[in-house]
Amino acid sequence: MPTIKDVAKRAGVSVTTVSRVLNHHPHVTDELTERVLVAIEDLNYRPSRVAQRLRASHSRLVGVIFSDITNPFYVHVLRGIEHVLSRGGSSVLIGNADANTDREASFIRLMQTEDVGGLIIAPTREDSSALASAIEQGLAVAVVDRRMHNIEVDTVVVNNFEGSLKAIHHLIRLGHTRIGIVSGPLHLTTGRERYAGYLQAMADAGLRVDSSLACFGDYRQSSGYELSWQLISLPDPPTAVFVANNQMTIGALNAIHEAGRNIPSDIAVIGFDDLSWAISLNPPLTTVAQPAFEIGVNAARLLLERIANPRRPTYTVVLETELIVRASCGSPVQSKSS
Amino acid sequence: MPTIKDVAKRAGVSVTTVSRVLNHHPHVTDELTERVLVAIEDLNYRPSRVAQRLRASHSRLVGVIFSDITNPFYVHVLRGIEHVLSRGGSSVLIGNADANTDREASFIRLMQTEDVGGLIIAPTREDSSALASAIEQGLAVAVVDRRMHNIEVDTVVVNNFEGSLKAIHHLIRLGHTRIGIVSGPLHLTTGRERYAGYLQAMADAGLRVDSSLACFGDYRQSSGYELSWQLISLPDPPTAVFVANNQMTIGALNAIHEAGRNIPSDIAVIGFDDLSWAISLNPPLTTVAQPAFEIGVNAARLLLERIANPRRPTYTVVLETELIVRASCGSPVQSKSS
DNA sequence: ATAACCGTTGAAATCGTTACCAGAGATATT
DNA sequence: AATATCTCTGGTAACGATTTCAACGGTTAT
Repeated sequence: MPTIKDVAKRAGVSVTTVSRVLNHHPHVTDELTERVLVAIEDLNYRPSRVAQRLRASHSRLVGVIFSDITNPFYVHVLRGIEHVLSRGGSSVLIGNADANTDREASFIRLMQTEDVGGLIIAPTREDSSALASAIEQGLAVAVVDRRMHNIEVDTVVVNNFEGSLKAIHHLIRLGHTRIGIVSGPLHLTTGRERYAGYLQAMADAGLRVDSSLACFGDYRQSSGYELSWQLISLPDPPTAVFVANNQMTIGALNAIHEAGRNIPSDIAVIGFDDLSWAISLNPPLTTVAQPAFEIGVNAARLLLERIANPRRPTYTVVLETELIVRASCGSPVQSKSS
Repeated sequence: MPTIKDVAKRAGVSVTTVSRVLNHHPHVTDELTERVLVAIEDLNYRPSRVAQRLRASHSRLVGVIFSDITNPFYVHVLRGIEHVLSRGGSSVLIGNADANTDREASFIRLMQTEDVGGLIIAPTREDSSALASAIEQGLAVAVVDRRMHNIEVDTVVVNNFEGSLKAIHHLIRLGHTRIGIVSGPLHLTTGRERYAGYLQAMADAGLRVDSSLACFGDYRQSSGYELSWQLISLPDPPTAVFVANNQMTIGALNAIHEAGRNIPSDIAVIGFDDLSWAISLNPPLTTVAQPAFEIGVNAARLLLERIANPRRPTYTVVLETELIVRASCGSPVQSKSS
């Protein structure tokens, strides 16, 4: 591949001049600019981003670390990130932590050695020391999906509490009183907030929460499956269940079908996170949708701002969820218990 | 961040020696090795991959370009790739071409300026000149999912023809004779091969193919939706439909439910690509599954081999599909037409 | 005793850029 | 007319690593 030297030689100028036209510096005559441009075209030259990254102050590379790239929610966040970043000419280096804190730490490390200009991360825990020290060392970071504990950092989340509240209120409005929840883990803010929304909504309606109806998974499909089986096997099973993320919802649906229960007449189902195929289910799934793409867009913007101005105070952007009513909760039903 | 110089100073050796222990070179005494290791530990030093990439022959970075990262199939391929690559200490730079050839070309360009050691790509067209010239320039490339035309390159695909054949044979065995297909575009090898399997299976059974039952989409959800509406609106609609990829299957399901048709009694559905939620559908979806993870694993291995030995002849790995029979095609039905 | 060789180390060149500094003209200011 | 300022250009030193080359001391072979 041709280098800046080759271009300089062909244009009959110094490498400095080539670098100047490349970076749109002032004080270079039209004639030389033209000659350089022609040489660049002739040689089909593009500057090496590796060399630029080593020398220049900007990096034009951002790292993205997700706990599970298999989750379509994160893929849409990624698209939002990429949408903003590609306009700025940045590339995206991706890491899949697989919900493993050690892997996450080693990816953070990797991102630093790759000299990323910034990092967008959905952390596996809310007190990651690896992340804290990276920020301490001056790495620009934006956190998505989950909040951190004791770490000041730009953050983009949704109003999980409100979303959960909307879901349960919807169920209650339809007449349900025995409402189960397949919650996320309580060590994550999303898990706690969504669970809190459930409790609040029940309390608002003066409904007692039966502790056997609340179970806690790890956001994976398999735990949604197992916990749902557990719920529907109860002597007095819930008439409705709220599942706190998309993957667990898949598992829940699987269990319910396997048990031969009908949705929504035997049990109503409402999920968190919308999915492209939620509308193709039978019956179509009622969900609390998160604006995944916008989460990505906002995170990328926040990150760009912080890179431009590292001393800026930190922001937390909270986006709203949307209750999408389809058919999986049915029409208003009669309460079965007293 | 500390550099190799800081380590050298602290260990009281030259940077050359530090570099030697970093790269496990022979001929460095245990004592110096130990001193360097201690200094590295003390400073918490990690070599800059950017500097390494600029100077060294190896890059430890591979690019991955997909036409649609939103498609879970590609995400699983990506996981397979990452599984192999992370063991080799390589990072993954990702690009989402969005089925756009221009975007694809500019990503290929980007990968070259980022000095990737190799590229894994699911091309948008089978005669990409951008890809051809990149290979010409010595870039190590592995193609996945689709075959290239007139370009010798390592390739990993599945036996699409056979997979399609199995799907249609299954339908025929169940008694169907009016079988529709929502095919992919014929300008892609996957589209052509899967369509050819359909034609062959029909011919094998001595069935006439009604041209109004074959329609051609672009692998996106929306075209699956529209074309399926078209099929079921026919005066004499098919009793079974084969949908040639996962996203179009989502659209098809949506259309069929919207039309109030029952699966499988009104219309049997069989899809291509398995999905984590296929089992959670009602009824669970019968599909032709591709070994997505293994496709990624094989592509990464092929790429690593080629990087190690650029003059090696090109390989094409063809993996087999698996027919996963669930309930969306029902039990054997009586043929409705003569 | 001298030559040849081996193991061990460091100095310096290099990768492809950008940034700093200096210098040459041209123009403006005193 | 002398000086200051401004525009334009190029030489050269970084950035942080690897690689080549030479040198040094110690063994071994002749």
